[in-house]
Amino acid sequence: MFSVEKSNEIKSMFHDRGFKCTPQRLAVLKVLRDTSAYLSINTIHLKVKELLPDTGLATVYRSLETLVDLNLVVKVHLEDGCHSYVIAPEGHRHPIVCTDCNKVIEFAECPLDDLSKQISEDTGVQIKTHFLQLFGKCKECQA
Amino acid sequence: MFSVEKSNEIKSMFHDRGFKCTPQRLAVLKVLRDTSAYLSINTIHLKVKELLPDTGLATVYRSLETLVDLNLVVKVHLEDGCHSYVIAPEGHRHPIVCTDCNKVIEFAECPLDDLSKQISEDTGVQIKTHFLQLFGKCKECQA
DNA sequence: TATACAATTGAGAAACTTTCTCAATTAGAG
DNA sequence: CTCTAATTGAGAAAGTTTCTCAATTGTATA
Repeated sequence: MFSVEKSNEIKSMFHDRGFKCTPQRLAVLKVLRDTSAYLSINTIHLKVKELLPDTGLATVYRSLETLVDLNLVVKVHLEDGCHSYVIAPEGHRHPIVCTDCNKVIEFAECPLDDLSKQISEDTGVQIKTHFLQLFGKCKECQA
Repeated sequence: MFSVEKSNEIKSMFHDRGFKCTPQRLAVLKVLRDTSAYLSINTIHLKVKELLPDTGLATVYRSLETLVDLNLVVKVHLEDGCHSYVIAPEGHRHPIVCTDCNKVIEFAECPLDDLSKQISEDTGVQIKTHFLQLFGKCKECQA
């Protein structure tokens, strides 16, 4: 078996929600944890098959759905496409995506928490959530 | 012919880029201008066919691509899906999407212009663009 | 540790979305 | 009005996501 430690923390997160802790789900999680870049479904599938060769594509879709549901993974949009996934940041953060290498750098300050109330007052809209991504070129790719 | 005035302004925008000013493209533009909500391709196709019944789906895709290219229309992401379109806001604005009716309310202040420099210094990433959408419940849908 | 059950899986079919191809049409320049 | 290249409609093709179902497997309980 590949080396995703079935930490009790992860196990509990599954079990608390009635999900089973399967090798396929752990493999998908491991792949995303090991890269911290935005990965497409197909890339994830390829990398998962290196760990568990028989894993089907449908299972990757289903595992990602489960992991998103558990807030372990975030479904994101790239500028030119859709439906990539990245390991969920801790707390409320937003990603900076390198447009060259797809790597993700997080930044912690969220300017919207303060602004939301102001906007709610101005527009009358009850702001519930927001979606924010920055795009740029990371240090390495600038060289 | 339906009532999209072929304003010289619009005509020029097409011609300046070597695009033809076709009824289909104007119809797609009109549909988006008349709703100012996020519309899926299929909804756009249906509404365009009310104006030009023979319009094919592929033409809607191609027209939208052209309109996005001209910055007349913006391709956006909804929380649960992808690839909807909305008329482009003037200047640098961000949308607030009503999660009940999909209507778009814009807000003008962009908190990121100031923050971008700060983040660039902190992280070393050259910030180029950003993508921001707010989600909430509009006045009408709160009632 | 063994058993039973419900959740999960793999595989392929099906549904859905987007792009491509090509002959026919059409906008716009002259 | 004529000519030409861009555009269109239709359907095929490619690509993405979901569904179905029999077989398997994780885990609660004994």
